[in-house]
Amino acid sequence: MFDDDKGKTDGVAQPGASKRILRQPSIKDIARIARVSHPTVSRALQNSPLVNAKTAERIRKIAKESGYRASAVARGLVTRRTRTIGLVVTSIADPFTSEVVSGIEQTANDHGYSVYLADSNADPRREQKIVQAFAEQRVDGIIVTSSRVGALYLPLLSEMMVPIVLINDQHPGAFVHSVMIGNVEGVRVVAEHLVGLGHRRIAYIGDQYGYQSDTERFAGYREALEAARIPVLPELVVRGDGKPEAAMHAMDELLALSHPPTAVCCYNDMTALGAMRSIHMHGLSVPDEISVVGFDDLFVASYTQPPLTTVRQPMRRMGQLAMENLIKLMSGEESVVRIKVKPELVVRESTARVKKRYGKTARR
Amino acid sequence: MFDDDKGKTDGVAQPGASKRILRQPSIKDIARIARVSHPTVSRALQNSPLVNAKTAERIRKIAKESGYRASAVARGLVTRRTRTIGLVVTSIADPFTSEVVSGIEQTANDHGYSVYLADSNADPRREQKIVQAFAEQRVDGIIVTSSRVGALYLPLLSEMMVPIVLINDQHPGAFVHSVMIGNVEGVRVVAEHLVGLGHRRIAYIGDQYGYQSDTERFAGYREALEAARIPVLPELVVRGDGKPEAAMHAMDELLALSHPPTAVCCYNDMTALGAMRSIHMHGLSVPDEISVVGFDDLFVASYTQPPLTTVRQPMRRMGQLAMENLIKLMSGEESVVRIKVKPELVVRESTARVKKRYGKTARR
DNA sequence: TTGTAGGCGTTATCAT
DNA sequence: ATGATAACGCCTACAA
Repeated sequence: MFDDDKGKTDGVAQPGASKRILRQPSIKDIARIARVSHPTVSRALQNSPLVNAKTAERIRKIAKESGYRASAVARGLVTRRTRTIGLVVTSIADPFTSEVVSGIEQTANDHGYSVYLADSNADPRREQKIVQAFAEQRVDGIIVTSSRVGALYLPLLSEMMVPIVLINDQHPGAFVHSVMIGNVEGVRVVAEHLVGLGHRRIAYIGDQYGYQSDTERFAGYREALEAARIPVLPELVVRGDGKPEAAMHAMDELLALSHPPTAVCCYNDMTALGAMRSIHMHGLSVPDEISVVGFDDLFVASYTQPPLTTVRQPMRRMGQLAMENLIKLMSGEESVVRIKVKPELVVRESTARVKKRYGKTARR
Repeated sequence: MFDDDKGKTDGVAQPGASKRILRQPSIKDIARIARVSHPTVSRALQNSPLVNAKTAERIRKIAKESGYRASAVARGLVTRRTRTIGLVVTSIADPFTSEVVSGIEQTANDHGYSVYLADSNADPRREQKIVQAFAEQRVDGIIVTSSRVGALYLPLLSEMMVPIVLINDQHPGAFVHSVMIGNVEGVRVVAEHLVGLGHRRIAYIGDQYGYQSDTERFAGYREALEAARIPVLPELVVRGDGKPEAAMHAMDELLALSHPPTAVCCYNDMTALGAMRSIHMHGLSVPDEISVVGFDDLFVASYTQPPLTTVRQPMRRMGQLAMENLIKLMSGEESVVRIKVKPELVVRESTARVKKRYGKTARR
């Protein structure tokens, strides 16, 4: 079957047919069965008006019955467009990332794009390999989410001559197109919320890798405190790594202070998770003794005990925006360079008015 | 540049070179510059021993300098293998799924495979489109994780003549190759744990869609109870949807009973999250008044308050196993048909010995 | 050790 | 409205 003895065997892959089928039907197989040339088949399948309605119908029927699927790889070779994008993430298992990816994938799919997913694990060498693979696959565009080592390979990307969109770029300025959240504003608002509840000893648990997002969030924290004329005390600024484990230790430090904070501003929700765990392990209560706020509004933020006050980052939406932007760029349109998304304060139950008893040592 | 005026312009895409480059260099461009034929370039780049060491070195140098990347699409067309796999998930934002995907992606990458990710959102029509896209991309293999509507499109998949591996197949028997967890055993063990703590009124919050995994987990619950001669009471068996929200309502029902349970066995960790939330909202305490157990051991299980006793499902490992299995199948080897992974009980702090006071109404 | 020729399955460009 | 023919970029014979 599918050999070249013209017309002799019209045997085409029928569902459940012979086991001896060697390959999927090609456009020529369909053409032979329909007794037309293969360009005609091509036209019919693309609903070109240039082909007789009746023959077109017949061709489509045959194609369907034989389970014919045009090869995207052959098409890609001639059209020089694969309708494929590459997506680089630092960790797909991270809840933030997976939400973003969900938004990207949905949008891509809706527009007929397939997406290659690659997880760098924040390993530069792996990122190199990924980019190389994307180049070889001839992707039409690339999205990179919160790369930690972006600067290392971004020059490489520029060689590929395909548009790139970054999400939560950690190296602003290096690239043009990006989607990002208002980090400064977000933390400022949530810190103001704490100040408004009477807190004066407000700690910040940041990230130790010096990311742009951490720098910005810390700036928001600082702004809110300075606006309230509260000094930013070095002993109240500690560092985790954006994950619960390290945040626990950071919180332990804070609680070992002679005057522990009455509230804690966390770099993200994962950090808040660890902070709350530490607080509970010290037999203290959230928010009665210490208020805690996060950033991201991950799914779990609604289900911690108590539910977490945090800053919502519209993750799926950001993925969608990045993809929509990339689609524009891929079709040659120039597009918005830098999309900044507004954060939103979500007040739940991990924050409360500061207790008098505890608050007496504030300000120093 | 890259036009056909032989040898006249050796201009190849140098990083940062002219903006007028129209396309990436092809193997012929490299051949022309190196003054060899393109098959020789091909051989050199594949480290074939058939090419003179010196020329090979020269070719590789030129290829590198011009940023040449062999086109996987052209190669795929001639070799009929794309070194690409398709991955269908029902929801990438689900923490369970994203862990599994992480394992798959890592393994695929290590073996030189690229992965297409597609999220069906549990929508049958979308799944159809996904499979069609995978067929057109000529993927070498497919992995499907916990499909809800698997039966609908699996026949379609079989037309594609590529190997398929299912993870946590919800339609056992329909397909050959799968990786799954020991559901019955897992829940039996965790339910026995509850029985061992003196619990007699043990509820089960299941899943309403009649998945195989729910059926099996319920069977484990039943086995443990029957072994302890505890009747399975219908009013203690309720249904959520595998997510916290619905589980809250299910737990509400349970708490409205005249004799509420002293322990709750949940279909998964997400369900447990909702159950605990409901319990807390009723002013009750876990585990003092009610013990709660989950299934999966998601990342968050360690950071709930109290930390959740659960059954560990080695998610990344399962993804890895599925991918390794698929790789074998793709290279023509026959492979293990059904891989069953052992669950592991993880005892944390959401379970405790039943209180006398509360326990007096047990057994009825 | 290297080069020539052919073909993979499409779409695009011409004719007719 | 349709067909013949030529790419697309690579690999694999086979020839030299």
